[in-house]
Amino acid sequence: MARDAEQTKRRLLDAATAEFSGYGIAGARVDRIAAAAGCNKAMIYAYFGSKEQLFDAVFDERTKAFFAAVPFDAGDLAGYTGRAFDYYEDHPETLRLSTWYRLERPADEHLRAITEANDVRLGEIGRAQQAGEVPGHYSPVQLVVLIQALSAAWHTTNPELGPRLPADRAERRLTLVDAVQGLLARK
Amino acid sequence: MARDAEQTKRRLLDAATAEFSGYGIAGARVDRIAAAAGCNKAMIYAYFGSKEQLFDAVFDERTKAFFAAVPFDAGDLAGYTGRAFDYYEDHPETLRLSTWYRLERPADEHLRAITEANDVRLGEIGRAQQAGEVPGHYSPVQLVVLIQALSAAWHTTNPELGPRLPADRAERRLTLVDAVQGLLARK
DNA sequence: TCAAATCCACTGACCGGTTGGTTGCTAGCC
DNA sequence: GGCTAGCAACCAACCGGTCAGTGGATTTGA
Repeated sequence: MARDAEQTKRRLLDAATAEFSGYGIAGARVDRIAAAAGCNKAMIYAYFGSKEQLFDAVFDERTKAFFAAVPFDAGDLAGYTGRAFDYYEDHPETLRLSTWYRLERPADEHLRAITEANDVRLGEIGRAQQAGEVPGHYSPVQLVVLIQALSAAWHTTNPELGPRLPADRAERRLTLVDAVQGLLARK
Repeated sequence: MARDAEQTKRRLLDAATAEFSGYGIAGARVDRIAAAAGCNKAMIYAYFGSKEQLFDAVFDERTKAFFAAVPFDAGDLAGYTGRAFDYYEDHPETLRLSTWYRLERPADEHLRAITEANDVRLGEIGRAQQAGEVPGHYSPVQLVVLIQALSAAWHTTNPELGPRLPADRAERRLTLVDAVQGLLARK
């Protein structure tokens, strides 16, 4: 096996993503991560410091990847909802990871990245409303929360419905885009 | 301390509800539950069998309590959304518990109670649509998913927004009720 | 006096983290 | 080119502590 620190970090990060997404912080096992990455447990501590910091690294990377792949667009909220849905569909671990984060981390310590992103969104929606591009029926905060909830609707309530869910992904997508359009049509 | 098996079970169940809701299945500590209930750890195994079964008991009870307190009403979906919101607001542990459940339990084994409740809901919405009481723009499954997602919107995305959230509970409630009315107004 | 309820003290497995040492790449010297 | 010193990358084995679960004694109420 070639000795390559960067590649080892990469393998650890990938294995950790799968492990944390599957079992959460408390449920994740450091030994399993090391085994899945094909290297020794000690490397985790050499490269990331601790289990918690490894989770931080994973979460940070996934968050950045999401923001990069699904740019927010206040002028096209329905389209954004659809693209967020697509991302959740293709990368279910992202949503699981942030759900674990919300549950397992104390309420007050949240990643600055997310807070900042939300502030930007609120500002953009506010400006778009002033410019008349977005109807003012809902406030920016209301819109952010509604859209966030809707874009993940199929994934957060997935398991309970089971086989009753529409098999057609495009249909599920359309439901959300249509619903957001409905909200924006409100007067 | 009076010897009362029922009351001891009750105290254990209450303590377990708080513990599981706070830390999840993997993160919950049996010793903490016993200490909080003011009795010995062994009682958990005498009355509930195992940590997992204790969680089942807690989850089962909370689920039943929710269904009893917030009856589904296909003829008044907006009102149902508001009442569900109220319940989540007053009993945040319920929502946390079911989120833990979704994350920590394998996808295929889900409580029959929830599956059945969902089937009932789908049937009721279908009938209400046939009777013309509910518009047919969305299918029953779509409506269930959208309404479920919306009723918990403030609570699932709560932490990220933090201080930007409307302090007024009535305002948050109205947002959801209005949004559902918007969906139902779709043609 | 008997059965149910309760608890103490213990166990074996496991888990996050560390230690002390080994392996393999490469820069620099001859 | 061949040799080697030095260092980064890597690992097996271990450690202290924690955890879910239990056997057996003890207490209580009927």
